[in-house]
Amino acid sequence: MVNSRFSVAIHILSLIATTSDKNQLTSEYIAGSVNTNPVVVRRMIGVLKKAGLLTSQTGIPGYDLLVEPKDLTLLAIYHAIDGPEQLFAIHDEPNPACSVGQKIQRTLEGVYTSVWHAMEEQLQAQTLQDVLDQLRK
Amino acid sequence: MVNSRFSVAIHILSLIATTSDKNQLTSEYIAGSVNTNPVVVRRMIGVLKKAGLLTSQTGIPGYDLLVEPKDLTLLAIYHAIDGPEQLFAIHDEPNPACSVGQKIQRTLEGVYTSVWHAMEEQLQAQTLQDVLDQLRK
DNA sequence: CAAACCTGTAACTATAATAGTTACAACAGG
DNA sequence: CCTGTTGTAACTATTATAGTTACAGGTTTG
Repeated sequence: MVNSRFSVAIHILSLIATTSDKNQLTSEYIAGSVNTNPVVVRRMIGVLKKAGLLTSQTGIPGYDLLVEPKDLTLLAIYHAIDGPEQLFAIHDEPNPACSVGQKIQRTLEGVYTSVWHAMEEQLQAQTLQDVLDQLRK
Repeated sequence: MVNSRFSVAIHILSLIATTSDKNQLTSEYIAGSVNTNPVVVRRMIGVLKKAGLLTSQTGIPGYDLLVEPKDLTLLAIYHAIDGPEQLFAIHDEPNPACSVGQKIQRTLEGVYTSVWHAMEEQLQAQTLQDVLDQLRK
């Protein structure tokens, strides 16, 4: 299983999108909702900021989305947090003297790429707005 | 990224399917092709054996597949090695007092399930025989 | 301007998953 | 009986992730 960074990023972005009171929207408040440490939140927000998804200012509470929720796909969020581009690792340096070892890496790459594309399609099809709609239900 | 156990399992099964000389097919030989330790190979083979994919006997070199490569889907192999049933972790215990924290887990489960199914379909569509064909090319 | 509060980061620690290694019991076959 | 093999347990090493402490620097407000 991949880490929970993706889940935390979506949680944070959902809070920013739905919280109107800026003074309430501190890293400590967000951490309280996510159930983690404020530094973990600020660290993650730093990543999302670098990716151009939101903005903030040192010393001033609150964050602003730079992309409309309906235009923000989950795939874009995934890329923002620099999630791994492959789901499965391929073992290093199989024996090139063996007919299987020689070609297994390229073969597995093909298999895993097809799996990866299927996953990308699903993430591309859903936006932050879809998540917000689910949360409101 | 998930671990390389899946890749190693496919590599091992490919070797068993294509190596006719049983006396050659020792855990040490397989380890040489995979580039790992013989114990890692025997450990993985133990898992595949428990799942009913192959058979072997203590003291006697060689392994036998119990399923025809054309009938062995990559998904079955994935299940055999007890791969994780979800790709992304969901953070623990978000704050139930917060409207987002209260529903985020269920919402993310829905998102991740759709991604998971897409992945399963891809793995179901490919068999060990497909891998063997790729290796032969 | 001083105190209180915030963001941004670096650095360290804790935990867990994975892989690699050593060791040895049990079995087979010459 | 000796050599080689499988099957496992137990330990170590490595790495990724998350959590924590500490502090620099900006903002706001009395």
